[in-house]
Amino acid sequence: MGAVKTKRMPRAVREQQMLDAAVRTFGQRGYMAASMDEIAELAGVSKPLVYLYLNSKEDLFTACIRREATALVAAVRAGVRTDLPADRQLWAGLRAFFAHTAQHPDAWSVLHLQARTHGEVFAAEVTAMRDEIVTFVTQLIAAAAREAHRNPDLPEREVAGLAEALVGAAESLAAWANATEGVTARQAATTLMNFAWSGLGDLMAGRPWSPPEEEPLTRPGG
Amino acid sequence: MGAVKTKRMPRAVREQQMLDAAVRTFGQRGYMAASMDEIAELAGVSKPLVYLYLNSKEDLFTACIRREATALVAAVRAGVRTDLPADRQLWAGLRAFFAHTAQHPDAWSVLHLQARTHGEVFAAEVTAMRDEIVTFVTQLIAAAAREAHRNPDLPEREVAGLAEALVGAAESLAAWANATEGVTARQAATTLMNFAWSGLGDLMAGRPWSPPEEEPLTRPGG
Amino acid sequence: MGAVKTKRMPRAVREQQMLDAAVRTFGQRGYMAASMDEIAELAGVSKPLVYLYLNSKEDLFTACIRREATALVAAVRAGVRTDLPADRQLWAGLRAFFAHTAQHPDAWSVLHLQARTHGEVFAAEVTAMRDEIVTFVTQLIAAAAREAHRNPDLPEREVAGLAEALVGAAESLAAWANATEGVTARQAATTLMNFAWSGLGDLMAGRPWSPPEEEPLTRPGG
Amino acid sequence: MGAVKTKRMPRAVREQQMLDAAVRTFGQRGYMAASMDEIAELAGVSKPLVYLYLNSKEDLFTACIRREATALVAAVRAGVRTDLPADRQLWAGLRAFFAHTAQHPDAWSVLHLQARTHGEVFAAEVTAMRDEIVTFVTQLIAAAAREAHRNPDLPEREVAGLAEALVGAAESLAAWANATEGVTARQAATTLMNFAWSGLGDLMAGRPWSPPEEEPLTRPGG
DNA sequence: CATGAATGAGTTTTCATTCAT
DNA sequence: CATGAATGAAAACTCATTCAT
Repeated sequence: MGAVKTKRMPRAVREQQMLDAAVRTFGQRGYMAASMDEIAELAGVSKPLVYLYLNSKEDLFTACIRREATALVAAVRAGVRTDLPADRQLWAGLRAFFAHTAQHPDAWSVLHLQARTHGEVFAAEVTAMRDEIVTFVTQLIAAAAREAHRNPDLPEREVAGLAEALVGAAESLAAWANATEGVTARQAATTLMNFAWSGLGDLMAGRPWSPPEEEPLTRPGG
Repeated sequence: MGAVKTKRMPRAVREQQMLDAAVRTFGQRGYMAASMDEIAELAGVSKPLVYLYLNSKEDLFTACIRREATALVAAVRAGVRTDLPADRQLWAGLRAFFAHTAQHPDAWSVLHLQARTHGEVFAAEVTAMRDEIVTFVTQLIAAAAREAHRNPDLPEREVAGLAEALVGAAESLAAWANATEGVTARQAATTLMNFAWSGLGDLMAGRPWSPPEEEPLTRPGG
Repeated sequence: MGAVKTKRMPRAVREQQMLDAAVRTFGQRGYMAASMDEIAELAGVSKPLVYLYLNSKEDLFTACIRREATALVAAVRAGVRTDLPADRQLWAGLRAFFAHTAQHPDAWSVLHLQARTHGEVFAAEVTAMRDEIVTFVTQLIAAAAREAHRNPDLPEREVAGLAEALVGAAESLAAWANATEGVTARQAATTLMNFAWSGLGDLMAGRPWSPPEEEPLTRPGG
Repeated sequence: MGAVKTKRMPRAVREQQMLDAAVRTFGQRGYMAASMDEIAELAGVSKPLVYLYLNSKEDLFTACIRREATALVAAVRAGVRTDLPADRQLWAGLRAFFAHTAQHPDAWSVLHLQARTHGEVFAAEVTAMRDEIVTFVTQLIAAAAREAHRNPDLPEREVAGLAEALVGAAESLAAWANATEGVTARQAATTLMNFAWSGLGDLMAGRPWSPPEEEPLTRPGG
């Protein structure tokens, strides 16, 4: 009886709505400039409810970081098939990475900019995810070195540095692709593959890395 | 250890002290979390004096960005000798870059993180500097391509993307080197040269780029 | 004697309490010397609540001016019966005016002094109200002139000047009556009627204007 | 020897320059909004000198009030010839008053608005001057009453009220004349004489007060 | 559950005022 | 005298956070 005004939604759903609103607000305004008022309003709920579910601004931000970090890693993982050769795996991972960051710019802003800029606690949160990716790339490089039978024992730290450089370049290109009119995720991935795999030296000598035949990023039903 | 309470300094000196304190505070706390109170105290002056000389928090931050951007570009420029071949120039520039960022971590935090995260006005300020560096690298790559006589007309956007990737990788490695125990500026530069010049493919094949004979970064009497 | 710390009042009520406190503080300290802290304390609420409801010091002041201007005009209107001859109407209006200003000295200070002294925006707010009264008086004078059949076409500007003088004299007398021990609203009104209607010349000649039979300013049940 | 930069001016002269600047600034910005910095700059001296000569902002403001009050009273006195009949004296006084306020709007703002709006101390200062004028007018009215042989003993308080009303009307008209395009001091004086001397009743009946033959306000040669 | 009412603690900013040279 | 250097104190305003209903 009486008009149903607020839909009673299950807690999990409400929480996701709040996180959606928070990611958007944090991504656009920045962590400190984002106000809990604005987030609550954008989520369509009252402020005390946000506190009831998410505890505090810090916790809310942490929750955002975790959700988006998990999503990004999942997207990259989903794009990679571990039975392929190393360069193919890298190519697939990069395509997935650029596609995801292009489709979720606010999330990317949260992970890449905001989380790194507002306290070690948050930075550590992203670092955890980033390390996962760096580790993946590190293994990829090490595997490739073994496959090549030529350079089986690159020093570990050297490999770590290379992975770091590669991931850093990818992150930077993601921002560049988002900001530059007409640069697609695929182009960004190609550029980076060329750069990373062939190196400037080979490029200068006219030996670019060439992308494989087109294959869809996400398969139907998959 | 705190600032010695020196009184009655000429304005120019006091301003530098304030900028020192501001860079440190902004770099560590972040732009928004840094309070003018803290900056003034660290500078060893009263808040009104900070306002008298630097006008506002925004202006103070802008002044920090400008000073540190100028210093960084100057450091890189000073490290490069334009009469060398492209890879040597790049190598020198990278060494200077990593050395400077390692010696001024707060300044690097201000330029790389804080300025990019708190408003387009500030971001534009760094972008101006970054563009200078990207342009420099772009010209370097184009020059190298011409020298190689093989790939004289890489598409312009492609070159821009490569430069972007290289600079992004460098920025990322700077943070990594700062954070990783025992990684020197020289090592970071070497890793990046390998990665960028030879590429992973060549590295795998046992064809790394090899740094030239040691030469001091800053020469005595220079 | 201080405000009873009543909690959880509906917004409309709290707003009136805040306006009460603000009028009193602005009236006594002046616009600039009045601090939001003091107003909030006098209202028995915290400062943030004042800002939540009234937005800013300027908006708060404007709200005060509007409320008190409306109240004053309403009081004067309520005292006038438009079916009486001009001098009777004027007499009634003056009595209502002096009665109201005597009962609300802080409000009168806000309207007469503070609002005129702190920016054109505020001044315009009072001017709107004052113009209403001046217009009313102007019409009264014009009507009286027509009734008298003798001076039907006093130049418009002349009439405006006369109305201005009359209103100015009234405003001035209000302050005088408030400040002078033992001067009632009725006496002030009588003095001004004598002055304005008969003029000094007639007064000197022993021809004062005589007030009508006593009639209550506000009728019981009204 | 050496360039003469600052003219050594006698203290009295410097003080007047400061007061000039202060009156202008206080008159235009208002007491609180006027900053000592601005006043010092407008006066062309350093701030400490202002403090050396005038002690504090309050003292400076008081000095302004005193100087301008004295000047206004002197101007009115200079315009009146005590050997004339009462209405002629009044007429002369009003003309002098309107002329002075029109020529010194900032001073008038200080006396009429600012001084009354920022604390009893300042208000008292103007009140002293105002009382002088009110007393003068009171005596004029009393004298006129005696001259008329008809109403020799108007009650003292009544006369005080009339004087108050007259002065209040004059003050109000001064502001009106300053603000209204094309209203001269002379017209303002005429309007007020009509209003005050003949009264609305007489005016309605076509019996205005008529100004005497033109006579210059300030005679050549002083 | 959901919310309107309420606040403690802090922020940037400004100003009158004073020394030391 | 004259001034550049310097500050204590307070102002307006904001925000994350919590009750009482």
